[in-house]
Amino acid sequence: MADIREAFQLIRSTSLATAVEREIEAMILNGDLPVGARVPELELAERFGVSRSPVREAVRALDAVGLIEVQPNRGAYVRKIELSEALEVYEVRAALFGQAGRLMALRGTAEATGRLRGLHEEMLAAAETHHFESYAPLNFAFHELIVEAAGNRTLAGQYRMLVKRLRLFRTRNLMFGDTLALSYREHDAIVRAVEARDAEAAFAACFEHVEQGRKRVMERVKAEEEAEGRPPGGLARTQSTGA
Amino acid sequence: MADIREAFQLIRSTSLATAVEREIEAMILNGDLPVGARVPELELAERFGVSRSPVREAVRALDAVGLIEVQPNRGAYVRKIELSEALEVYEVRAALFGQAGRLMALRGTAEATGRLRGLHEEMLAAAETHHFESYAPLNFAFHELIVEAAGNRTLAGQYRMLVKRLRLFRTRNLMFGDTLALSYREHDAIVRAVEARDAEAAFAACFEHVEQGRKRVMERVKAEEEAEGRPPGGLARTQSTGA
DNA sequence: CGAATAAATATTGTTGACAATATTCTGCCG
DNA sequence: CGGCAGAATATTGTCAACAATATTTATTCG
Repeated sequence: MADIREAFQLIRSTSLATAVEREIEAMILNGDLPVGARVPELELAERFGVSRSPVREAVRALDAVGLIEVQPNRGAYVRKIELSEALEVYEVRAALFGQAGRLMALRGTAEATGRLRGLHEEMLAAAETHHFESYAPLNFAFHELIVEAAGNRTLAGQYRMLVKRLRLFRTRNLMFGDTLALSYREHDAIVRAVEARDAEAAFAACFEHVEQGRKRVMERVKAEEEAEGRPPGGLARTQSTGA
Repeated sequence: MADIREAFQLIRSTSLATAVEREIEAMILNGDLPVGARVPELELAERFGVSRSPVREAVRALDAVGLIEVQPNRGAYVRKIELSEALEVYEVRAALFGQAGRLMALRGTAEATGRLRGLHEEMLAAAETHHFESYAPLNFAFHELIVEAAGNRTLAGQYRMLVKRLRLFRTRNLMFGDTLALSYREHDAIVRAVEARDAEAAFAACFEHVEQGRKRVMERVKAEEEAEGRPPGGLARTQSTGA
């Protein structure tokens, strides 16, 4: 556990604070620092072999990004995303991803559309066999490619930030049942619209794809809550599962 | 100039770093710290009557937000937005504002739509007389109302962040000539769509409104560059005006 | 035995000092 | 006179210590 300090000096091309920020972010996204967990300055500083100052700066930055919440005099905590906020994020993501699709249709290279088609066809087998483990990484690459091909770094940055935040939501958006097949069908509409260079269709298809994802999450959480015997309807406060 | 320290202790409900962050952000948006200017830690610390640590933390946060750029070992600078990035921001803003309009049409209160109509009618006189000074604040309120009425705090936060960033673009998006009348006409489409609770029309109207703004900025900068005798076409590097 | 209070502990907030790096100034040489 | 080298200066990066606040533990009283 002590060689984290070594891996650390390598990253340190910029400043300590930046390296610490990257490291803490990785710990959060890895689940090493679970959602809602306290982020103790001293402990992290010791683990990285630095003083508290860089850690504090990193925490501030992660707070601005929305991955950490600092409570004055009470410490920093890995932010917990409730259902209501997750739904909000989906709404923003839909708009952003829609625009990404639109821009890719408008100005994406032929090579990019080719790669998109290729990825899409790779996913067919996984979708038909409902094999989540092979579908997920391709799915990620599919979305990433569109956001990248849109040629708007600001858009890409915002989109990725939202995706990161979504990982702080308690429900892993695991795809289950026919979800893979549905997702694949939606991708199909996207690929066709982009290939046809139909900007509005691409927008609609991308927007709708995220929107469907939002609805699936909503349905799923509702189902979970009912399974736990809670009365459906109303935004039930999901009780904290602790740190 | 010493009473900035007093106004400071009042804001200090949270932590010093947060207060410093707010203050520096205000200085940037006010133009007190001009675009491209250096952000000297020690000087700011002394002016606020604190040590450098809170300033450093604030700078980190503002870097994450995109208002400041820190160069390792070389200091922090107020970020300069070039034309290309401004256009990117407009594209993201279009998507976000479109979604805001859509959501307001879907779930905005009747009271909110009423206020929107009221604001809109207030703007008529200013638009007809091309009176920018009275149009601008109403215009801001108009946009703000839509973003607020959308009922999505994440969306509102992202949108406002983009608006702030846009202020780091050299060209104040001053409206000139018939711009006010054009803007007013676009607003009209928005108000009608929201009143009709037509989500898709509201989306289109809001999206298009920002898109038109983007085109106006593009045209304007191109005109400026030609006026300065530069060859049109190509993203001419606008030479730094210094700090 | 439980609740309220007070001491003890731990953690965050802030500071000033030192180290490392960049920038500016000065004087020398071509 | 101009450019380069090195010293002097200024600024950022990092740290460890102190202060302030929150949390936990111990204690006393009802």
